[in-house]
Parts: sequence; structure tokens; C-alpha cells
Amino acid sequence: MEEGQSGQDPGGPPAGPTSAGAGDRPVPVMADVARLAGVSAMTVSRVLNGHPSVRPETRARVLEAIEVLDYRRNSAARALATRRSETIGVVAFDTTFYGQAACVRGVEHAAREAGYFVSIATVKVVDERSIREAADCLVAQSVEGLVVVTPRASALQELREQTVGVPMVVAGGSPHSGLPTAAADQEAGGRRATRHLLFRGHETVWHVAGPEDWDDARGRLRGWQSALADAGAIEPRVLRGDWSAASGWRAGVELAKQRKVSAVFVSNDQMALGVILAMKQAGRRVPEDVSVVGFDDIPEAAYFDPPLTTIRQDFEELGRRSVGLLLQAIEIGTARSSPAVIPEFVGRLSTADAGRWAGARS
Amino acid sequence: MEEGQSGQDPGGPPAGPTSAGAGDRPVPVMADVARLAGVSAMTVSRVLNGHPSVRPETRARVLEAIEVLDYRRNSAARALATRRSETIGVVAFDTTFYGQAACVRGVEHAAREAGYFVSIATVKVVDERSIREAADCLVAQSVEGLVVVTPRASALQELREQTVGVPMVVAGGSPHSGLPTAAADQEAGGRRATRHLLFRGHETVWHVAGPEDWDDARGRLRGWQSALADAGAIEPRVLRGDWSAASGWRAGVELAKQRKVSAVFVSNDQMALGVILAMKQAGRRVPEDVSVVGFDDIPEAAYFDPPLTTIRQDFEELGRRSVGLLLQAIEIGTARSSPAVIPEFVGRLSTADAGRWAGARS
DNA sequence: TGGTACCGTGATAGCGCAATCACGGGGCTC
DNA sequence: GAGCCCCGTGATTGCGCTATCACGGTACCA
Repeated sequence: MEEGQSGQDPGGPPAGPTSAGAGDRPVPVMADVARLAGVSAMTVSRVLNGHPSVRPETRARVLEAIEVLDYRRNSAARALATRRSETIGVVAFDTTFYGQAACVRGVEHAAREAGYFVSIATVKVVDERSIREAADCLVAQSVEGLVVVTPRASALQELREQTVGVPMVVAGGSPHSGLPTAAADQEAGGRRATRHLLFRGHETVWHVAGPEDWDDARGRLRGWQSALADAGAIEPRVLRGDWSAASGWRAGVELAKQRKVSAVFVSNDQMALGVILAMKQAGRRVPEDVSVVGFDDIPEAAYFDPPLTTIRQDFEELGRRSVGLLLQAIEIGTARSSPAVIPEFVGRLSTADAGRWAGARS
Repeated sequence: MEEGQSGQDPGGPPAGPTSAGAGDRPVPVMADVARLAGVSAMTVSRVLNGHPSVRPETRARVLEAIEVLDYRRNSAARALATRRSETIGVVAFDTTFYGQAACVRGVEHAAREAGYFVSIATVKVVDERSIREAADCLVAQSVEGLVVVTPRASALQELREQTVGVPMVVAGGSPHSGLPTAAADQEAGGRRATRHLLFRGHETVWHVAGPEDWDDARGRLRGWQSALADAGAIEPRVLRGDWSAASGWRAGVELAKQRKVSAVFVSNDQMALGVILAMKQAGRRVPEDVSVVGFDDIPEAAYFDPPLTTIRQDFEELGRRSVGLLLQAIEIGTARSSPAVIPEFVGRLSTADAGRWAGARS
């Protein structure tokens, strides 16, 4: 354009810098494809974007040129022009937890299927600062939306205020966070687990809960309470763990001291593993003396000794659904929570009827 | 400054579209910051990039304007202009495996510390097609480099050819893949495990290996073989698993049929869990009748029954190192493999001296 | 005192793509 | 048979940022 209308080199100004390189261009751009195919860059763009109004013949020519040149569209340029990054961000906590990892995997697959990239930021500690940092980091990368995997409710309150602009959904956690959520009905799961033990004849059921500020832990605890209340059973003091087997073991040591404990609902499978070990170490057999129910159904649960009766959550499905929600929020502008999925009871061998000698309470 | 030399609207053409919006601009751009701070956009850019030649006073003014406007730099535009995305890609397999997940976490943290974003692509099945797809997807996103976590060697051969342009490193896997690698010395680990059992007096040690085409599995197997050879012990037939507890259980069932089996080195902890269960179900006690050593030291291993003797790998460190390698490759253009870390022996209760009645072989 | 060397800053020109508008040509309506 | 519209395509412009060069000033050397 500086040369305006004057000269003899129409291709000069626009194509100049692009075509200048003698021929050693390492990475081809759209103009290169266009030239090879004998069309304009715009047409190449249309082909790439599946725009309908391109003659099949032209399209084929362009596709061939793309193939020949091994051309790949520059996503930064595209993002700049469209103002869309086609990327969603995932904030996750400890992805070494099976549930988190499976959920992230679900997110990743669903997102990729929908044509989105996935950027991830994990936080080591679950406090507002870290979470905001992670979210900021993702937002700085122009993600179009955020999936927060299994958070603490408190942390979310913070987030909602801060992450201006980009839609957010929650995978796991409580459906009451005020954000669209894809979650399993933890309460129903907790109720189911507890009821199972009650049906087996146990007078009451003890509970090893997860961290107080995790919605999942809270929901399971509520379910346990309500099942107990329904059955008119007394509600024993709650023990707290941090989801780790180690914390479960510590709780199990406490529990084993009390002879009247005959049934324990543990808020996840890892802690259940710890509880079982502690029980056995204290000389109490599982399930003969003490029945244990876990939660999550991690792949190893079936190979615990005894194989663990537990409540299965489909974490991957959660991840998938949350992406569905997020895409709605991004594309339609609104999304409401997905209906809670009901976790499934998985009966194995870690529970038995009360009575053999479990009847000997207090 | 915009009033420059000409008229009253010199800002027109360049700043026009930016300043045109009456005042409802949802997202501020650099020009907005510049205007507010009374400087040029270039200066804002310099401040943002930590360029030294900006007067502290000016810098402060700019920073304040940024704060006031809650301005965030558009990363797509930056990437386009600099030709750098500041993003690295991670290709991982099943991140629900503890090792993979921990490694990815290490990558993520190290990358973020170094100022890089992390995009992730997981593959469901470990074949060349999927891996290439995942890598392509990442490359399409203009990642500057790729970390491939614990791959199969065969898959890597493919990848190396295909991913033109972006540097690649491997986290885990064999150091002989031809790519820079951060790996633990699997062979040393396997040797250590086997030797431990041999020292305990077992005549020989059986092995439940991981998938044949995983470098990790291969290395551990080689270590087992070499320890056996050194001790002059016979080398029993290898059993194969797929890393899952279920496959370990199946192998355990086989092993339990043979009364002479008194010591088993299992290629990961999950499979070890399965082996132990199968043994017990067959009436063979662990460790009294059969000693078992695992590999990895997943957090639950200490709470198996019996607590599992195993070989600890620091997966997170692997991830961290691989990022170090990758950044070298990106920034310096070259990187050689990190020295292999030697896995650490963790003695717990799943192994015992041979002899009680284990001596009664064949 | 002139020249050289900066230092702090601004104007300008792309980065590679897609949105917008423009345009020739064929089919359609009436 | 004239007008219309839409189809397929191209030229142009700008997304928001940074690289480059240019420029007035102060400092320093000769």
C-alpha cells in the first residue's frame, strides 16, 4: 500500500515479505498454500474452516497444496483474528488422586473431541491464593473457559469473583456453589453406603470423613447422617482424614480401640485401605468383626484384602459433562448444572452381616 | 504525543478503532493503558517485558494504569508477534496411573515456574496413531516443545520422525530412545529388588513384568535377569501384566499354583497388590510363604497388607528434569539426557527370609 | 566546542490469519 | 429478455502486540 496504485509489482507489498525468502522457508504460511494452489489466501482460509461456498474442485486443489507443503495454520494468528483461542483451561488439585486424574482425563477427551485444546494448571495447596494464581495463569493464556475440578467450596467463592470474563464450571464438588456444576450426588452415595451397612444389621455406622471443606466430603457425610437418622441410629463422632491412606490408617487406629465399632463408612477408598490395615493390625478381622465400605471404586479397590465394597463414581463422565456445560456457557452464553449422577453401589467382600460377635456392643 | 505533528486527529487511523468505542470497552488493550499513562504503547510493552531502558517513574505510571484498567496482555497477539507461544505440550498416557500423574504434575510445576504454560493431550491407547495425533494436536497449538511421558519405545520412533520443528524430550522410558530423556534407572531398580530377595535367602525370584513394549517394564526385567545371573540363580518364566491390579492378580493365581514360588518381584505396586491377594486367596501367606516386592512406591503401598516392600521412584522429579531438558533444547537448541536417577529401596513387611518352609521347593 | 555515545521514548511496520466488502457470472423469476 | 440474487472468489483491512528504526536530549570524550 505504500506503493499504492503506482507500480508494476502488485504482488510486491502484500506477498513481498512472504515470498522474499529464496526458498528455504522452514514454515509455510497461508499465502504459500494459496500461491501453490493458484487461489487467494482467503480461499485457503475458507477451505480450512469448512466454509461451504468453495467449489469442490478448488477445495481439492487447496487441500493438496496443504498436503504438499505440510502446512499448518498458525493458531496464534487465528486466535488473534477470531478472538477465540479454542482452548479451555483446567484447574485441578492433586492429580495423583485417582478421581482427579480420571476427571481431568474426561475433560481432556471431551474437549479434544469438541475441537478445543486443553491447558492445565495444578495447584499444590488448596487455598484461594493458589487457585486464583492458577486461574489467572490460564486466563492470561486466553482460555475461553475454565473447568475447576473438585474444589473446596470456599476456594470457589473467591474464584467466581475474580475470573472476570471467562465462563467457569465445576466438575465434582457441590452443586450449590453458584456455578454450573457437573457432580455426582455425594449425599445419595453416602446414604447408600450407610444404608447397606444398616441393612446388614449393624446398629450404627461410623464414618471417616474427608477434609471438612471439600464438598465431596461434606456430601458423603450428610448422606451418612441422613441414613442414620432415618434408621433411628445414633450418630457416632466423625473422624477426619485427608483422603490419604495414611490418614485412614490413623482413623482406623482410633476406631479399632473401640470394640463397639462394627461398621465403618469411609469417605474414599484410599482411606478405607488404611482403615482396614489398622483394624487387622489391632486384631479385628474385616469383614467378620468390622465391615468397611469405601467410596470411589478406584481400580485397585477390587484387589484390596478383602475386596472393598464401595460406591462407584464415574469421574470421567463428570469431566465429560463439565465440558459440555462449559461449551454451552461459551457458545450459548448460559448453562445450568447437569443433573447429578447417582453413584453406584458395588458390593464386594469387605462387609458382612452384624451378629456373629459384632452384636457384643458396648 | 498523539497530537504529534499533524492535526487534531493523528491518533485517528492507528488509535481510531481502539478509541472509537464510546467507553464500554469490556477488555482494555495496550493502547488504552498507554493513553491512560500518557505514554506510547511501545513503552507499555517495554514495561511489561521488563526492558531496562524505561525510567522508573514512567514504569510506575504504566504499572498503575495497568492496575487501574485491570489490563492483561493478549497472549495470542504476543505469540504472533514474537513467534513464541510460551507453551509446552505434554503427551501422557493413562494419567490415572500414579506415576504418570505425578510426572505430569512435576512437568506442570516446573514449566509454570519457568514461565511456560502447559497444554496436555492424553492418549487412550498407546499406539503410534494416537500418539501422533496427540502430538499434532499440540503442535497445531504452536507449543514450543513436547514432553512425552513414559512412552513405549516403539511409539517414540514414530514421533521423532513426525514432529518436525519442535524439540521433544522424554520423561521416563528408556534413555536409549535417541531423544533427550529424564529417566530413572529401571534396571538398577529391578536389580535392587531382586537382590534383596536373593539376600533374604530365596533360591530364585519370579517376576511379574509390565507390558513388553514399555521401556520401564523392560528395564526392570533386565535388572531382574542380571541380578539372577549374578547370583547364579535360575531364571523362571516371566509372567506379563498390564500394570493393573487385575493383571497382577491373574499372574498371582498362576504363581500360587506353583509351590516352589517363594519370592516375586512385581514390576509395579498395583500389580503387586493383585499378586498378594491371589496368593492369600490360594492360602499362601505373605510374607511367610511368599515374599513380594513391588515397584514405584505409590502412596498406598505402605498400607497394603502387608505393607509393601518396594522401589521408590521420584516421578515428580522426573517431570521436573524433563522440563529442564526441554527448556535447554528450546533455548539453547540442544540437550542431552539427564543422568538417570537411581530408584530407592523401601523396605517394609512384604518380604521375609526364606527357609521357614519356603525351603521346600520343587 | 564539536562530535560521539548513549538513554528514554515514539512512530511505523509487520506477525498470519479471517471478516468484510466487492465483483463477475450464471441461474432464476416474471 | 431484463432484472435480480446468489455462488464462488479475491482485495483489503485490522486483530493486539513487538521489532525496528528514528529522534530529541543529556553526558562524555577529544
